[in-house]
Amino acid sequence: MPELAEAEFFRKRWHQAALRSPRILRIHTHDDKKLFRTAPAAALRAALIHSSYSTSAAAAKQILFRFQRPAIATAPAIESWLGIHLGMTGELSVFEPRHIPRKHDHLILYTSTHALVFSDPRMFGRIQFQSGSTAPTWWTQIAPALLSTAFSDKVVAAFLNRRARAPIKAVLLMQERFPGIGNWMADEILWRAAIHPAQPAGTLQPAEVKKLWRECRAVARLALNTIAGRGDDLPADLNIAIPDTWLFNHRWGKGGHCPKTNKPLARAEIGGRTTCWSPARQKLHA
DNA sequence: AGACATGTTGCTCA
DNA sequence: ATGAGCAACATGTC
Repeated sequence: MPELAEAEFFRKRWHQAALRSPRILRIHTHDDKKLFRTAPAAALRAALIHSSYSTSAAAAKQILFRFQRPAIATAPAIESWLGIHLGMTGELSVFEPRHIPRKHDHLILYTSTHALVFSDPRMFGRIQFQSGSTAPTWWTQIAPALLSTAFSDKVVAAFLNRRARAPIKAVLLMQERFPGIGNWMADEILWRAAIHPAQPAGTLQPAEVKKLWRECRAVARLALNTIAGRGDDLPADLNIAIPDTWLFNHRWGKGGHCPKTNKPLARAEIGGRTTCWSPARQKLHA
């Protein structure tokens, strides 16, 4: 499920509930599962219990939740950084405080009013955890956001030149330069930019590079507003508000039609991932 | 039954 | 050394 905007959607969902009652009263973890490979569950529990939620943020496909616990007679103050990557099937949800852990509920933070649940059947997700006042590197080392000024057309052009022989679709999936772009966003961007997904990155014309850069930002902005909502608003469900004028609603099954040309869409594996494009408007060139 | 899945990583080979 | 391609990860659904 989760790319840039879905990560923000899920962050908001936990955030709204955690604001209601910030204090963590009880914690459930699936200690031995793969998700905790980089964050020992016992240490996480010890630091988070009786901590209170403070703030959160999403960047790329990574979500950060911060907690703090003031000093008491028997223990010093502690600041905690909880990072969640949703992998392919991860989800953050909110249930009533008596929620009973289900098979794939790997981390549950219980407050007086809610159960904050991280579930992930395929376990391609990841839980990161660090205590202390300095931000962890798994958070600070995320590439500059698509909507930041550091993500410039020049930076994109230089990156495309280094990856000159790879299909542009594969290049868009590289998180080191396109943080948060996943399979459907990459297809959406290429479709809007009218660039064939198999076009080698180094063969894009300067005008195409600029278009691609613009559409990266446009799709990021639209996806965030539509999927994660504006301001305090949080859509009731993931992806319900996506209009049929996007490729998104037509790309999944076979037999879809391009909402711009009304011609049939094509599907093939490009860059190791199932790719959907509109042959009528995305053509390979020398 | 078999194909397929909105992601990342670690390995091979050029 | 750097870049490209691909299997592997673990489970559910169509």
